[in-house]
Amino acid sequence: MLGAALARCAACEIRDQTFCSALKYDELGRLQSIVSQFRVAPGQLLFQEGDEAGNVFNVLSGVVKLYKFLPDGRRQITGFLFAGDFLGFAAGGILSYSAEAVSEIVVCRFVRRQLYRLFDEFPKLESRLLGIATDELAAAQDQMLLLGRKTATEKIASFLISLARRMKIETEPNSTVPLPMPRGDIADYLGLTVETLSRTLGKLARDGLITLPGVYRVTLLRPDDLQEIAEGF
Amino acid sequence: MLGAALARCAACEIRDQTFCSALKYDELGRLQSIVSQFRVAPGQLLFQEGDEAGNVFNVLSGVVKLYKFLPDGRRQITGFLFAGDFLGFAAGGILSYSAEAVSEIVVCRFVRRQLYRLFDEFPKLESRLLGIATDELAAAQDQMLLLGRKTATEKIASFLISLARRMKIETEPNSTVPLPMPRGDIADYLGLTVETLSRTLGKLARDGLITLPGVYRVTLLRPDDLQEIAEGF
DNA sequence: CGTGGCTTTGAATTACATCAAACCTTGTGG
DNA sequence: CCACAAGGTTTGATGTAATTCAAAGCCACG
Repeated sequence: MLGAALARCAACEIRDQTFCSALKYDELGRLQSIVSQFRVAPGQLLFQEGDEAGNVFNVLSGVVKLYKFLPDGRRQITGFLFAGDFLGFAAGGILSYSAEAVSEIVVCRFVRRQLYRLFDEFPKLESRLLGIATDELAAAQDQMLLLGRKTATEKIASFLISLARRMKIETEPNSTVPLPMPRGDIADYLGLTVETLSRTLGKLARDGLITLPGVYRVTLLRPDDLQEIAEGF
Repeated sequence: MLGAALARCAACEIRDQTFCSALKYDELGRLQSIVSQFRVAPGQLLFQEGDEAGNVFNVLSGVVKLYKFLPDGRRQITGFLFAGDFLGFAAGGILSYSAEAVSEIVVCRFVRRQLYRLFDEFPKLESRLLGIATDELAAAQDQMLLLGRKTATEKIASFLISLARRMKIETEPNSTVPLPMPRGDIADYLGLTVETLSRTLGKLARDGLITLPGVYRVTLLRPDDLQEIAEGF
C-alpha cells in the first residue's frame, strides 16, 4: 500500500452503499477518526490467508478479488468486490482467504479492534454488518449452487448477469458490461479452466447471445435469454 | 411440525453450543418467553426457498439439510446442521434456501422479529449472531474451494474429516463416524452423482483408508492420510 | 416374503480438462 | 518508430474424470 490519506467521511460519495451509512451525519466524526484511506496497485495484497485479522476495509473504487489456494496451486476465487463492498470478516480472528487488488483500487482501512469497539457506542453498526454478512451468506449459497450443479454455459451466463447487476448496468438488450478482470480470474471464480471459459464465451457469441467488442468488454445482446440460461432453464 | 412444547432454557444441555449462551443465566427468562420447542419428522420442511423469514431455529438434536434447486431438479445441498447449530439467516427477509429434517429432529423455534427485538436489550445476542454468520461465511468459502477445485476423492475425504470434526469424534485411527444422511444427500452436498460417490467410497476402502461397516457408518483407518488427501496434497 | 426405495456395480458417453501451439496486445529498449 | 519480448487469450487435438444409462443387489417394512 502507498501512503495513507485523510478520509472525508462527510463528503464520501458512496457512503450510502457502505456500512458507514448506519451512522447519522453528525456521528460520522467517530468513524473518520479511526479510518485511513489508501491507494493500492493491481496485484498487491490487502491481506493473506493465515494473517491475523488486524484490519477491515471498504472498497471505494476499483475491483478486489478474494481467493483460497490448494497446496499444488489450484485456486478458487470466492468473490469479487466493487465500490461500496466490505471485506475482512474473519472467523476466530484469523483470515481464511487472501484479498488482492485486481485493478488499481482505493480503500478505507479500519483497525478492526477500533471499529468493533465502536459497536458499543453505535449498535447500528453491528446490525449493519450482520446484514452484510447475511447477504454474503446468501450469495455464497448461490455460488455453491453454481459451482456444484451448473454447466459451463450456465456458469458464464450467471456470471455475466450478476456482474451487470453488481455494476448497476441496466440489463436491456445491447448494454455493454466491462469485464474488469482477466480470463484466469473469471475461470477460477467459476471453477473452470481459461480454455473452457474462452471456448464457451465464443459459443455464446456464435449463438447470438453476446458479442465481445474487446477482451475486457461484453455486450449482452439478449439479456433475458442469458438470464434464463443462468437460472438453468 | 408436531405440537409445541415448553422449552426449559436453564436446563438446556447444549446451551453453550448455541447463540443462547450469549446471555447470562439470569437473563435466560427473556429468551425462554419467546421460544417454543418442536419435534420434526424426517423429510419435513422447516421452511422453503421463497418463504418470508418468519422464524429462526436452533437445532437441539438430529440433522437438518439446507438446499437450493434448479428448475429441472438439480439440487445443491449447501449445508448440514447438527445439535447446537443456528438456521434462518435471510437476506432481505426472504429465505433463499430450503431447510429439511434429515433424521427426526428437535428444534427451538423463535419468531424472528421477537428475537431481533431482543437485540436492543442484549446487544451480545447480535454480536454472537454476527460471529456465527462469520464462521458460516468461512465454511462457505471452504465449500466453494471444494466444489470448484477438488477431485471426487478429495471432496469425499474432506467431507469425512469435517463430519468427524462436526460430530466431535476424535480422528484417531479406526474411529467410526456415523453418516446420518443417505448417499443422495452427500452427493448433492459434494457436487457429485451418487454413482461417483459410491464408486469413490469403494476406492477409498480398497486403498485401505476407510472401511464401510454399514451404509450409515464409516471407519477412518488412516485419518491423517485422509486429511492430507482432503487438503489436496 | 414380496415390494419399493436405496445402494452398488457395469458399460458407454461426454463435458470439461490437459497439452500444445498460434495469435494477439502492450510495453520497452535499441 | 519499430522490433520483439512477455503475458494473456484463443484455437486445436487429445485425454479423462465424472456423468449417464442400465441393471443387479440389498435391506427394511408392511
